[in-house]
Amino acid sequence: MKKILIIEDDKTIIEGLEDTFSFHDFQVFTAVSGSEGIRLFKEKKPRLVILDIMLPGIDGFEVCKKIKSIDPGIPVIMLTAKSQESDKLLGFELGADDYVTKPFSIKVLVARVKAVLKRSAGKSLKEKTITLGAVEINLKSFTIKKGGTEHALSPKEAEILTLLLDNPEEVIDRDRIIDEVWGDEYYPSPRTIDNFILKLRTKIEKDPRNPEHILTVHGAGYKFKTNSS
Amino acid sequence: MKKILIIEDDKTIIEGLEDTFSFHDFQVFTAVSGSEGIRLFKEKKPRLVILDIMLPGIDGFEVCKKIKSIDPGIPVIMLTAKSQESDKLLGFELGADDYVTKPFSIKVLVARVKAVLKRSAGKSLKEKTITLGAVEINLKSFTIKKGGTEHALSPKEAEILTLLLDNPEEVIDRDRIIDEVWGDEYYPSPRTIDNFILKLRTKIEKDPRNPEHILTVHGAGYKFKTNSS
DNA sequence: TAAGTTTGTCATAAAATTGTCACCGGCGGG
DNA sequence: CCCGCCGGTGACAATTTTATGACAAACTTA
Repeated sequence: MKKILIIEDDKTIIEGLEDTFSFHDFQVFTAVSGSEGIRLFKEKKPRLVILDIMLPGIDGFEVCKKIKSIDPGIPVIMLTAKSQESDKLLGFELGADDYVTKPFSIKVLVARVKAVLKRSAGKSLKEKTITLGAVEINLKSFTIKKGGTEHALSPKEAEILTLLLDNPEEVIDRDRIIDEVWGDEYYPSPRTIDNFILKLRTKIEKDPRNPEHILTVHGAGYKFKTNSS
Repeated sequence: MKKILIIEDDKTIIEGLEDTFSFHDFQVFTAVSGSEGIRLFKEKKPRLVILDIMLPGIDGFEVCKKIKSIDPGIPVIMLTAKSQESDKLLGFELGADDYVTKPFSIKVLVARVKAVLKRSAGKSLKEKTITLGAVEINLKSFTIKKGGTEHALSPKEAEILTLLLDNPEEVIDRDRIIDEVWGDEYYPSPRTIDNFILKLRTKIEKDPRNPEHILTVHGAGYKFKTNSS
């Protein structure tokens, strides 16, 4: 579940956006001021920020600058009432990734968000197929080929696998998996995660009982190893 | 050299566009009225049309309709002074492929033109017939031959099938299907899509209950497989 | 090595998604 | 004007995925 943060002081707009983006399977956090926004940003670590320029207290440009200094890679979409080019330019200079002028159509905004996310995740693994010896992982087609047979991945399986693959050699603890795959308002039982790992192993590993790629780090989490050497 | 046709009554704009697109290696034809535009369209057979909505005589919408009736595949980009959603909607309904609001930046327009051309070039599948074992798909004539019998495709069926065919092996989720086939503005019920898939399957698959080509990826979308191995 | 945790595995329950079919309204052709 | 096709919906069944609990196995630590 993708997390996004909306910083906007108009409650009406917030409400509408919250509904819409929830509907489109985003987990939405909202802030009505710049400082709250920055706090939430640090706390929730969203994948994208929608940011109004006109804010009480710190203005949107400052917030953008601050956010970008925390994580330069995070996509930011600016909202503004003025359609003036100068603002737009300033926004882009400060690192905004896209720009939407009020009044905007919700549909357009959703489309932009998706586009920006896609762009920022562009070079991600989803484009490629990963080959590990006799195993071929293709996230784009939700598919794993092992030996001669092809296994299908379910959405959750794919998400977990993507997370592991995105951070090879790095230990990912359960909290992180839960946070990134389920979002932080849901707490599946610990067994749930084991089960997905189990299923992934039967699909990826030659000998699921002796995994070579999806390794358990007892007491800490799981880790993905690319070279089985 | 790609031919484009610009239909626009403002001479200043025409001049600017002509320069710019020439510079970008397009061969440009221009018309200052709808009827002249349609005549030139038939005569020059351009790859893309840039069309102002406000025209003396026949208005842009009519011209668009006419052009699309001559060649439904031709990309049309609409220009307008009004940024009103309603106009946009009408434009899209009549088959405009993109929409640019005056005053526009030339850069943006060029980018749009290239994007639209790229998109429509991808549809070159439409030229070919695809053969899958005993099944023959002909997007150009909206026709599928399975065994001895020939099935006709409805427009929507064809659009969905084209989308799948354009991205073989790739999982296309429902949102994407909706975006690309219905557009941003409309949300059909989930059942609607199932139904089209159902209809496509009865036309393509040998055993519609056990599809070999149009596969469901539960929770994620649909996927087209070419080789039924 | 034994106790205490953490993880693996399996069966099974719960939830979500998709398949299928019947049916409605609009539109164009005969 | 009637009929049939197309696009669209709703109800319900079928299927698949997700979640959980019980218990075995493995690991840590003392």
